[in-house]
Amino acid sequence: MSAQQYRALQGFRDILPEEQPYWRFVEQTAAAVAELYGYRRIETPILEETGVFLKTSGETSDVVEHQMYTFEDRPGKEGHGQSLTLRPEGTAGVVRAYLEHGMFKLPQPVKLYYLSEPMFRHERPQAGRYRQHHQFGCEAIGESDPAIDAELIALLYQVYSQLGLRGIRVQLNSIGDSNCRPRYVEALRAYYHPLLDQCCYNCQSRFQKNPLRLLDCKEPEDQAKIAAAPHSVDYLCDECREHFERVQRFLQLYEVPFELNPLLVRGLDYYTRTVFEFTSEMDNTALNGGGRYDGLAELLGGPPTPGIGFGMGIERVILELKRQGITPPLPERPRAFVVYMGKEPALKEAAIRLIAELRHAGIKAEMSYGDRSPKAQMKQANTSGAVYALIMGEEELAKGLVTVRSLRAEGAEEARQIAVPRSEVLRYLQV
RNA sequence: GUGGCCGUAGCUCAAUCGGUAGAGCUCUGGAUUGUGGCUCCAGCGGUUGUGGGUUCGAGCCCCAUCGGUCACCCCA
Repeated sequence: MSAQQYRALQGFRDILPEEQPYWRFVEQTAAAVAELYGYRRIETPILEETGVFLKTSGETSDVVEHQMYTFEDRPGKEGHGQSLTLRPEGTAGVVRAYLEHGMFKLPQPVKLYYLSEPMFRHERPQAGRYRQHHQFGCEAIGESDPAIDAELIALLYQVYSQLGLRGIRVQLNSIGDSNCRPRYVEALRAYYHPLLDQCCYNCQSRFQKNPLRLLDCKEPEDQAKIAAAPHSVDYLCDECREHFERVQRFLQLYEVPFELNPLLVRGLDYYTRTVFEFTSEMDNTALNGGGRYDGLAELLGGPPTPGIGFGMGIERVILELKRQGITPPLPERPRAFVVYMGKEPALKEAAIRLIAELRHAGIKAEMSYGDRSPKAQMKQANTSGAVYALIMGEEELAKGLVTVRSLRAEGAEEARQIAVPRSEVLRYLQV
């Protein structure tokens, strides 16, 4: 009777050592570009009070309605636990932290980024979609200048460029603000009202709950209706229109190629004005999404505070890197592999003393364990990718030498190895 | 939540009309006793995802279930 063999949960996965170069590549590139643009790193808890997401994303959003990992905490003194949620997105938590720590007293805007932060959504997994995924994100809080909108999009574009990705489409739209959006929503409703009984089931409920999402419908029979539907950009108030025009102007200065997509709306309720999404040319899954959220801080109980941000899916970017055949820098290989030839304890001790010295000097070194045969140790030295095998045997030990054998060199057998005085080994490897 | 395809060794896969499970890679050891890569040999490793059913007999057929994968929905 054997114990149950456990597996990772559905939609959750291990990121194994072989995958790590991709992760380091994306993380280092993203962090470097974010710092270049003046963003500073922040980390917020994975767990928040449910209200943080409920109030901001919107009760009728898909994320809140179907996808949140929500549970009751252990009971406190009052006998019941509060409702907690594993964060499904990054913005709400960062804005909560901004308010909680009084960052509105700092020079505005406060520019923050987070890196490889896990997010949780209970969905059916598929390519580039997991129940736990990781995001790189930036938030610029406290400033409504369209220069910030352009900067943020330019930052993203630079990250993709530096990763070597090609064929990234930048889609842009403006969905207005609390002044003009109601007018647009009314126009959209008026347009859809007579068509409603020909619409799909989902659209009927969108009409009631979240009319903007009518434009998101993928049903073939509704596409003609969408094509003729009014566009939010045609209903912007003067302030929003000017904001949007300046975002586009500044993006040109940043030399970011973009396309306007009047049908681009986003799944979370907190967005205002600028919304954007970057997609791969190969398919239309979003690599990142974001937008302005000028009303979000108030929803979290803070003062009116403008803000804009994005979240980028690391898994999706890595998927795209692989599709485009881009390989990340490989990790450093060992410089030396210490081989001990013989069973005498003194030999092994001398080998450990040598490898300790190498490592203390910052030289990446490996050895084999379990007192394998010399041949087996040499095989492992070769497999390890080490540049040199440092061979210690009774003879070397007696003479105070180490045989340094090059594992990479071509050419004559005699030229491949050389006896180096024990005291010189470190200097020899550092050259 | 809905649908398609798929589950055989750690990995990639094979097994004729149902006939009682095999290969490559990896790993470990060896090929005259202190030297890797190439080659050769050997070994380790599977109650064929799980549970039922049909059958003399099931990896193969049927049902259920779990999981993987892809797509829809939605999104990063």
